[in-house]
Amino acid sequence: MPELPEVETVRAELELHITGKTISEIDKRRDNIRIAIPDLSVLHGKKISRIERRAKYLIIHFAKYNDALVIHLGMSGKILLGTGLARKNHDHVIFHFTDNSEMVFNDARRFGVVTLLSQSAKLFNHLGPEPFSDEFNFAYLNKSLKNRKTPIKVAILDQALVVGVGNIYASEALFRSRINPKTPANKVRELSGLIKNIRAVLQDSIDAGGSTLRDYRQTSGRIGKFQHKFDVYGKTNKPCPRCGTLITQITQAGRSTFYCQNCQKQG
DNA sequence: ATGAAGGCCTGAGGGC
DNA sequence: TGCCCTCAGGCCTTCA
Repeated sequence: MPELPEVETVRAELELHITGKTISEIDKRRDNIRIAIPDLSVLHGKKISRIERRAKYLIIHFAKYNDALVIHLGMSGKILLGTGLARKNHDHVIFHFTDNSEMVFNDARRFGVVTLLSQSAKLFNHLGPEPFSDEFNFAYLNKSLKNRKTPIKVAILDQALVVGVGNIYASEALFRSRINPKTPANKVRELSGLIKNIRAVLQDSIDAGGSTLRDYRQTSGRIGKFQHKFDVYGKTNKPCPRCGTLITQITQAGRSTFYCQNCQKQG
């Protein structure tokens, strides 16, 4: 599931493998995924200079060119690099480079986005601070949650509050913080601890390399290892690693939440 | 302003 | 084997 750690891993891989490459041609095989894919032919002949991540978006910048390519992996999006790759089902956009290699955007469920930065204001305007930024601090969180009665789990999934935290890491961060996910956001006391644990769980996952990018030279695929370190996510009726109580699964805002009823009692 | 709910979309997995 | 149903979830839109 591409949350911040996976997107950051992909960013690092792209930086390593496609920086300096020049796009020769873009083969758009579908006009619509989550939103319409615009005409990308303006990028023909442009040389990739830098790969940035903002929230769960990848932003590919070009030398001597103001616009940039924006990619969001949604739920099932993958970026594949290689040369002479066989076309697969759900290959939606193929970026050909002048060295004959290619970058493929593949997304079975089409929740992803491929667009230009110049057309992305709507996607970026409402985004909150990056979790690792100084801006994401106690004063900010305290103020932002002061009047919010929505459950804390739902609040930290809101990209306007803080970006990059998806369903998996929301449950994991609350477990580490011993906070009950049902606690109204304005009743949570340990906000400093929550900030610390959101950062820690994201960093631990980045360190484990949750990767959705496959290097064509490693056909086995480079797979992240953090899924083996989940404390509560997907652990319904398995013992809590802290106290042994069986993990509970509930639904909040239409999404699964996993927590320990015994040791996540704090608000 | 807040927040609950619906919708997009395919593949995996369970039940029969 | 195969059909049908449910679930997975990022995030936008709609509605209360």
